[in-house]
Amino acid sequence: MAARKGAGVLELAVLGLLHEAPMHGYELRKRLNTLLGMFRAFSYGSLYPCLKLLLAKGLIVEDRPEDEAVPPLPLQSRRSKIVYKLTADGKERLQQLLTEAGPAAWEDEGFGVHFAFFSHTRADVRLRILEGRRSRLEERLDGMRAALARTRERVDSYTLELQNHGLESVEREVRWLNELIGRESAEQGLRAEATKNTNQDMPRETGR
Amino acid sequence: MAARKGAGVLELAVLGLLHEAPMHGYELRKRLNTLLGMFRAFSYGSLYPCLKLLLAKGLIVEDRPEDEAVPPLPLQSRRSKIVYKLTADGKERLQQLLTEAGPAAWEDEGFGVHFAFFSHTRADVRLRILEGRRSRLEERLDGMRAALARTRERVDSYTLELQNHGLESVEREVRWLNELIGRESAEQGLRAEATKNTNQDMPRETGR
DNA sequence: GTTAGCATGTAAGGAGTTACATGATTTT
DNA sequence: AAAATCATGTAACTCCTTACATGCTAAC
Repeated sequence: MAARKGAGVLELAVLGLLHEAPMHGYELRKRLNTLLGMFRAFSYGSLYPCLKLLLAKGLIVEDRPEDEAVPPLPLQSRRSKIVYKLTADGKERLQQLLTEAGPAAWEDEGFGVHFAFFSHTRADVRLRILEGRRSRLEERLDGMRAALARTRERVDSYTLELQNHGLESVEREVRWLNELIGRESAEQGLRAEATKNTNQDMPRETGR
Repeated sequence: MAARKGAGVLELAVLGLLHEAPMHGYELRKRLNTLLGMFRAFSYGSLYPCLKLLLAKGLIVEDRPEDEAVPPLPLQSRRSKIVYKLTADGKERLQQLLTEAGPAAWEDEGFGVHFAFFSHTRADVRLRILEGRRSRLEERLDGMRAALARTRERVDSYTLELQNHGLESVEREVRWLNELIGRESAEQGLRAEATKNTNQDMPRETGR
């Protein structure tokens, strides 16, 4: 029972991209795959059904440039390119997705997409997602180090090489996160300083 | 139309692990997830059906310790733990999977598993898989660098940060591959040197 | 003797891919 | 006018997950 239905990474990615600018499917797919180049690559076979769904949910609509109330050519379907844009509901939904700082936001699949749209994400949520991911990776590090220790005894040099490389990759990502968290905290600190006199509480509860 | 049916990453991983030692499902799954810790984590819901399939294909069999021709207890099913081991067909199939140096072996999903069992893989196949993966990643690098250049103009600092981190990760993996390829080539060179007088041709064709 | 963890399985379904089918627009 | 590429879409399928259902074995 996730949020409603069919909420994969795609929904967020599409809403996020459309928030920046209206676009048609084909273009959307390319932007998607360069944006997330390293993690995932989507095909039309998943993108178009997703657009259909978002349309049905009323989160996006066709963006016809207004002046086409009556199509000039008689009965021509006249439709290549279908440009979509976010509706008010769509923007709301995007904001909702961006505000949920749960596993979906820091597991491998979701993290990249969430991060890509961090500039539309509340500062405190950003920080919690980064920390969530870090602790997720640190858990994994424990397991990997244990595995490595066991492997070292059975000396399979390739397995060892693989696990070692994996370990270093994850360690590297943790260092990256540390740096980001450092920067974010500093900003948060400054902001807290600035609003201290208004005595505005930090949000105490997550919406789920 | 892949090789026969249901040939995911799991089949290779299971055959590979069982080749090292007979095991039951539960144990198999743990070994699987520590071996591949960084890439994937399988659940029982995929492992057991896979074992069933492999059993049906005759690639594995139950490994009862011989002395149990007649079960001592009357009608007790007496079965916790079902230990599986490879059959001759299973070993052949494993060898076949390990020898195919195609996309399945160097795309993200498959590479880790193939690499993990490199010690059972022919030296020339190893080299071709490593090179295959490297050129795959280099293609990706081109796309990513182009994307980065475009992003730099639109200044979204988080997107930029993400793409930059992704780029560096991939560059790092390429350097790793370069090192491995260097080592492998050196060994290949030595081996070629050693068998030079026998004039044994390098294999000219791929099995596909 | 009851909780905790080992062990095996199945049914339903989610998320995405491949391959196909088709048409419009641009380039050569 | 042919070829390339832009653009939209669907059907079938794959691989895997979640949630469930069940029983054994060890520890407390």
